[in-house]
Amino acid sequence: MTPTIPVRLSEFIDLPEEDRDILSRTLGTPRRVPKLGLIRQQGDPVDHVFILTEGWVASCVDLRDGQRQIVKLHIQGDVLGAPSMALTQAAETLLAITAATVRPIALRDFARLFFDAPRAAVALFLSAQQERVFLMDRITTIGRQSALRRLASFLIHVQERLKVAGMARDGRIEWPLTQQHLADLLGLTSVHVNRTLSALEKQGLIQRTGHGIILKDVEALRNLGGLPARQWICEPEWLPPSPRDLKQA
Amino acid sequence: MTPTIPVRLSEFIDLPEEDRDILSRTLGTPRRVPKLGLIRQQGDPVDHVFILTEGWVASCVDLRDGQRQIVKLHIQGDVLGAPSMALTQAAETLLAITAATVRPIALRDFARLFFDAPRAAVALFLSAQQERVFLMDRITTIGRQSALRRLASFLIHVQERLKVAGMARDGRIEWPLTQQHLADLLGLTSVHVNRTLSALEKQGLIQRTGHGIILKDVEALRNLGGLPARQWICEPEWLPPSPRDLKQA
DNA sequence: CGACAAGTTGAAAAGCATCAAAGTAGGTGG
DNA sequence: CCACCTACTTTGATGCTTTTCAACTTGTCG
Repeated sequence: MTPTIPVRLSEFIDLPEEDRDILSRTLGTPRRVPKLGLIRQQGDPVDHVFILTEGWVASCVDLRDGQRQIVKLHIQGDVLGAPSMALTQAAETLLAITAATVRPIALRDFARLFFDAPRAAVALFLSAQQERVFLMDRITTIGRQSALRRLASFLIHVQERLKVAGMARDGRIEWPLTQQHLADLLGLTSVHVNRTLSALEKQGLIQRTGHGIILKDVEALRNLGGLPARQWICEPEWLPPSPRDLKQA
Repeated sequence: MTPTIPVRLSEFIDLPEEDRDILSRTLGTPRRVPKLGLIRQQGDPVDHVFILTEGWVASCVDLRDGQRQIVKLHIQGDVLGAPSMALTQAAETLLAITAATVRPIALRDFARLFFDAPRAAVALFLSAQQERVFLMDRITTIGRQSALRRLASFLIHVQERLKVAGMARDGRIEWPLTQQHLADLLGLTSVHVNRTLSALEKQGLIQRTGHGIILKDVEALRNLGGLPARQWICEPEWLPPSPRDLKQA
């Protein structure tokens, strides 16, 4: 039986059973983190990365003057803390927005994947590149767009990621983010996020419910955001075929 | 003789001679690009990444309304275009700011590195994580800091990267960037960049020369930027030792 | 020398931040 | 079950940073 991998890595390429085995053996015991708990703080030594198996987590960069920017919002299946692998001290604070569960991976085990499970290594590499695209798109919206457009871009982005993770149907998004979180994600103040959400709602593009948002007009939101739609690769032909595929052929 | 690798990959770990050989064989023939030439455009098919061996290149994301954000400034030794490996269409336009030389790597050859040269693969992975940290820091400054602080952060960043590439002595930076480039990098207008540079100069933090900038007070600029100094790893102990090291021991 | 790109400066307007206060919901203990 | 507390949302008034528009200056290269 193929073990279930909590990492959303088969998004790009299918992994041979052997790689899945190796990958699942690198996973440490699950660690539960309460709401608002810190998984790791900026400046901490880096000896693990984490797989998020449950809950929502924010990667934050804190400035010396006390301001905070959320650089990435993580959901189920994401790899947490990888950027800091290149550093001696963690670059980001991993803050649990909801109660969450993570499975640590010791860096020593992580590194071994590159020697023992090259296909998994490719998948991890591609996942890192995908994260770079997310960051690039975020820089673009924060640097060059109005609050209204930033919010539209972000809502579209979250909706698409939740869809991939199997956590969203149609345009309905259930989420735990406060308007302060949105502000920290988009480089705004919570007051202005509030006014901007109201504006989007008055224009009929979204509808706010108790703890969620319904995207009433996804196309209009996408146009407002102005970013090109990103189409991710799947089993690219530049990758040598998986052993599994060879058997079938 | 160890072939010279134009990739700045030994920044984190030393590569065995075998990996260097394999790596250098993946490099295609150098391609010269004139100033303002496009190496690859947003939306193009993705079948290569590039190593920048000479000149300065900007990775740009273009919005539907014609606005442009430069998400990364590349110098000698950088890998260009890797984020788009996860996409069917390139996410970024690679724009030569100066005349430049790149060496293409076919994705098929690039992928083989993960099977034939795992240590090189680790180095590439770490380089991608470093790029993520750069992007995260940029998001933070654009999202949460004034024009003055953004500029300070960026000057510090460029100076440090040039130092690693062996292209800067003391605080003197020779660069080809126009104020419009700076504006597109920092999410500002060229007019405001101009005023902000003047302000930095009046405060004695920088001095503008013909085609360069002298950082008169690096510490003050760093404090103004407010980002923690990033210390990159070197031969991390979580990585199995290189064959070369084993021989010495 | 002339043309075109880049840098500089001023004035006015826009967008967002800031400050302050009131309203709402969810959770806890008595 | 209610009262209270706390955290979050909402709204208004004001001010500041940055943009926008426009003109002018400087520098560069044929």
